[in-house]
Amino acid sequence: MPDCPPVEAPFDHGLRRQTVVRAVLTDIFHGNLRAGQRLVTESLANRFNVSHTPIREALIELRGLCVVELLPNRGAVVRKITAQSVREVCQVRKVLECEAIRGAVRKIDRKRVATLATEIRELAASPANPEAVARAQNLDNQLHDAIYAASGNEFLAAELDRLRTLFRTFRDVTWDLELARREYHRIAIEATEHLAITDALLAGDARSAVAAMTIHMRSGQMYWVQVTTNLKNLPSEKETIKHSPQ
Amino acid sequence: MPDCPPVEAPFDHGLRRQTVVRAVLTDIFHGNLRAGQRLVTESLANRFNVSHTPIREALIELRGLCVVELLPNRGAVVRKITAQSVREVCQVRKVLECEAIRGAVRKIDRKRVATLATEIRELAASPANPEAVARAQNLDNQLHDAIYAASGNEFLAAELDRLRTLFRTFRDVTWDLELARREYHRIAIEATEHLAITDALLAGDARSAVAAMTIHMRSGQMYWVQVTTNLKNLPSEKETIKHSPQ
DNA sequence: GGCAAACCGATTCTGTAGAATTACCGGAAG
DNA sequence: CTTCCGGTAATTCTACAGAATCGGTTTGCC
Repeated sequence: MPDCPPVEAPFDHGLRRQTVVRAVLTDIFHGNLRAGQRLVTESLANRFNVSHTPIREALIELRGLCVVELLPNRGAVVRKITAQSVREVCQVRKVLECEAIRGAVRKIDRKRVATLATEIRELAASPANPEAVARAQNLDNQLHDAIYAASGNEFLAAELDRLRTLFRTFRDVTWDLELARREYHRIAIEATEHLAITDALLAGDARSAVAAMTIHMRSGQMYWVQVTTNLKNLPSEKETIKHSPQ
Repeated sequence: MPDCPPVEAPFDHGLRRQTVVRAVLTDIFHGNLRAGQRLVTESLANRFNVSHTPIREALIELRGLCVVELLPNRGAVVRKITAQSVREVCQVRKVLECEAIRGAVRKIDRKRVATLATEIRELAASPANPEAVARAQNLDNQLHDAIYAASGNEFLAAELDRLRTLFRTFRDVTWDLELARREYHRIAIEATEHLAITDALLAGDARSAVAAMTIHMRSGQMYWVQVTTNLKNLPSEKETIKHSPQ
């Protein structure tokens, strides 16, 4: 195949939807899309250079993440993201993650946890820079994924897996803000929280594992709530669409 | 409303997807679609007499309910429904419903609860027949919906609202089995559980409300697990599709 | 004249149809 | 055993028709 790829390489066949989902999510959290704003399929279609089909499908998935509302025959509107709503998301996440870790204590692979703990310690000891943030994100992913997988509840794992897109986009946006501020303090804080979790897992202590996870969630909540202060999603009060009841 | 609902509601515009979702869900729970079976878009399309667009969209929604798995570029396969997986669903439901009622205790409209309690008592006192089953389903819907709405957590409410399709389809299939057996005992049992919940809500006692809800969930779980005995979704062991790792 | 209900048209969603593209799987050939 | 190839089906695109909603306008009535 001697021909070089053309100017445009949408190499995401079968992943278009996911791409759109993540892009829209990021846009919302960055404040580019404001609450109450209507998401017109056609605009999004040529914004992302794809056809209606994946856009429509992405909107359905976004509705599953509760960031947009789907009004029958009226399309999608962006839901409000406020400090309150972030707290609500975190509350749900908390009960799910705690349930997951409660089940994972007995089943999780200790060796894997020990490896992760070592890496977390290394990270905490290493210099704080943008590269460290990327490593922190990666370790966070791995730890939580390991817990989901070991929860012993496939439905719960699938549910958390689905919501993961939401959580991680949010988390990454939060880190973006920290990066912009050259603020790396959070790396150490998170490492401490993660180590409390790994310690409890290694000790096989369900009660303290749940406690550690609760602390981790509470900390993340405080952290995430900050994002909303940067969101100017309130000014368009009149743009709110009145929606028919149910 | 003197007219009885016609056999087919032709005016689905904007609701095709929902229709397909519910139909496939019912099929799975009735055992017409077996675990591991591939859901080919085109077959479903002419099975339901719709085009492939709403089918695909329905599959995405079904994936949100964790009853099918979506393999990129490979389509959808039915996930296993076993006694174990039902227990898993119920476990997740339990933590969510309990969280909802914990928040609802302080906010729920007492008058509404009192009305529901009266209706529940009337139902328990009325003769057990198919019509009573329909009323029981209706009251169950209303009570849980009221709790969701009063939970004070919109995200949680939206989440429960989304999963509702799953829960209710399952519940209805379960009732179908009871109806076929002329078994109405469960109506009284459920009424008792519901009254424990309404009493706790009226008393404003969060602790006992959560306890009552826990009992209700546990009872529902035992009840639902029975459905799996009627599902012959195990035989196709070899049909399992190996899926690429994320 | 003023108010309410009915009407209309623009916009956009929803669903259909068919074709082009791409990916995955399994078998055949080297 | 590896590599190539072809069939099947998913994914996406294009184009279009039907339907629902909204906002404004017109009509009819008091």
